[in-house]
Amino acid sequence: MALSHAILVTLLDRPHSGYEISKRFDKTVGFFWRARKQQIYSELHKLAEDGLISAEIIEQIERPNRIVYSITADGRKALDHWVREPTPYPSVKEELLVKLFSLGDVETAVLVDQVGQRLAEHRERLAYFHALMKTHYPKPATLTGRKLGHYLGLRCGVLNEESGIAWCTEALGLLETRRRPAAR
Amino acid sequence: MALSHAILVTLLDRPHSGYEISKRFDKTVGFFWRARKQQIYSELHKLAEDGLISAEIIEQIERPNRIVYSITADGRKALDHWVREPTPYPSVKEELLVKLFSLGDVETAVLVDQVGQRLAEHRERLAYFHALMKTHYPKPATLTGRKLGHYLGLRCGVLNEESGIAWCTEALGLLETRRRPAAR
DNA sequence: CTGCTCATGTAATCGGTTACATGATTGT
DNA sequence: ACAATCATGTAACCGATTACATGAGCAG
Repeated sequence: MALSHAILVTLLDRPHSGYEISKRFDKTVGFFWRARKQQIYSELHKLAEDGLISAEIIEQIERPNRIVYSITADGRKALDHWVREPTPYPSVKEELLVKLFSLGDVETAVLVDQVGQRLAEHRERLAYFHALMKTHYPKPATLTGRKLGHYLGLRCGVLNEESGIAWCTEALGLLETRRRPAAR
Repeated sequence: MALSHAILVTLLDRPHSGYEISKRFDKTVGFFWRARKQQIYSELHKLAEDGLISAEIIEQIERPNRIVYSITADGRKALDHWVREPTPYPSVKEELLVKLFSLGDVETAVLVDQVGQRLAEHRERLAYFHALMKTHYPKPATLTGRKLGHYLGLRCGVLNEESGIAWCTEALGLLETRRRPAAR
């Protein structure tokens, strides 16, 4: 019961088609709320049924027709209500840490590889976030409204990746010393 | 397809009943892999059916009987195989950041409250993690095997909470200046 | 007498993923 | 020729949550 809200929030900006929302989720919102296109389409149907969004079919020549959705007054009300509700602590599902619990029964080298792989992913994401920062938010102190919200999301991403990099580095250090117990 | 692995990893340590696993998930593993007891019980049935764990009924007087599960050789093989597979980047579901996207359409004070609440949660968790650190892992440099894995999990928790606190503090700072645009 | 701990489950539902389907246009 | 982009969906399945069920013993 929350992808619907991610969609409503996106529609605050301007009306979108399902396809556009799906594309947008691959960038901005998608970094802290991933969704498949199928789920977006089905969620849009539900939201339209509940009257939280309205649909308008845009006929196109030599292109499939688009269905553009806008948030309704009811949708805004529902969103406002949701924002005021207590926010659950994000449900964590960290496979990598579960894997580390098998240390001692699985070859350490395998775990070292896994952590190394994660480190590379963190670095890649961080670089991407930094690039977005530079092009979109050069002066964060001047931001207001929705733009500030987007900036804070990105900033959270940056801090999380940095923290992830710090952890991976530390973990690799400890694991390496275990791999060669008495090197020399 | 991963709660099963969290259970298998737990059984590496020693045999557990469903109830014990459920309790244990509330502490250690549960910080990066939460699961309801119902799900644990049904997962245990599946694992036993697949022969990855074996069940033994312990009859108890004046207490409900316990079913204690142990990991089998097949279970160890399956676990080893899973650990070697590429680890997907954790699926993020951060409602708080989605809520921040509504900045400009929802009262800023509401968002300030939400971030403040999250900050308190981060601090609480960090304090708990620090306490666990002190009592269980006073000398991390000497840890080996499974113990090291557990330590690294906790360490990841500490870093994440610290990063969360840093973000909340920054966010509150930026939000506060917006709330009173020209204080003075 | 209220609520907690021990101990295991069923049933319904919801949210999310994977696979499958269609079909024209544009770029390499 | 082949892949990618635009554009929308259905169906099957899996994983997770919520509600409901049972029942004894013990502490406040």
